[in-house]
Amino acid sequence: MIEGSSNQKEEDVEVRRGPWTVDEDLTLINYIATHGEGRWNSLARSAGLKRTGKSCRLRWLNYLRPDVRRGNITLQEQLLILDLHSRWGNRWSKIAQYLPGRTDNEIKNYWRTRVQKHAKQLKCDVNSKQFKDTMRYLWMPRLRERIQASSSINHFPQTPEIHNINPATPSHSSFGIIASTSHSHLSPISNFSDSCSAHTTLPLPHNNPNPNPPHHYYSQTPHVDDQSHWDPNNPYSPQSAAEDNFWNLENMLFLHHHLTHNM
DNA sequence: AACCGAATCAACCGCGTCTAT
DNA sequence: TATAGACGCGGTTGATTCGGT
Repeated sequence: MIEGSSNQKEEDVEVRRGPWTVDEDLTLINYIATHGEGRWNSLARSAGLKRTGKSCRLRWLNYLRPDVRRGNITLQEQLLILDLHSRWGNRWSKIAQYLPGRTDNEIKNYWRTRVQKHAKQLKCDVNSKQFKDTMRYLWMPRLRERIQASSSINHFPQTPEIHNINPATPSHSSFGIIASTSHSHLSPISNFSDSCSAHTTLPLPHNNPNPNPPHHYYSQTPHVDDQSHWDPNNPYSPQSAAEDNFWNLENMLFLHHHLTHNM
């Protein structure tokens, strides 16, 4: 699909929109490998891509970047998203900093398709105090229980160990986040009783590339729910659909019961 | 097998902020 | 200091896939 731009200057150059082709991806990957990223508009021109700089940036950050992590959102990640969203709201890029390999777009999509959907099913406004309390006092503790239960059986993909906290990140001090060297079976998020307090431990924002990047996207682009494509040796593969899916009937009934009887 | 609504997610858009001149 | 262009974020859209009938 090719459209002209409204901008007179850009009308001279046709601008491609819509899905990226393999050739375009390779062009972008090769160009960035040689010249680095940034200056997206000039990068798009220099690389010979008939795309806007914005489009190139988005494609790189959300899909082509070697450290981008694909596949199901794990229970730990779900918990982290709920926790961070309760603090910061729709600050997707900020939240994404604490989920290595996940993009703001992916987290935003997760929130809209899963969390908002279930808020709707529970007949709650996602921004209502009722729903926020439900998340904080019911959803998140329940998630922690499930994480604890499954961590005693399985080895989930781990978020990076925390050795220090970047002092340059103002949010750390403002929320009293403490450093931890423990693995993240449960430690990134405090106990239920702490969920309202300031003593929550968060993993580092991922300003450094993932040391164990997933396979290149060309060999790893199954639909996220298609478990048959996942390599059992791939550390990023979900353990199982059942474990990964917190939003099952049992939990929905549990939440609905508490919403209708206790709130 | 075919249809259709729901769910998912890649990509686009608008706008505010940042940066260079 | 003013201005233009670049950048990045959050919201939205639309194509594709999934799942139920």
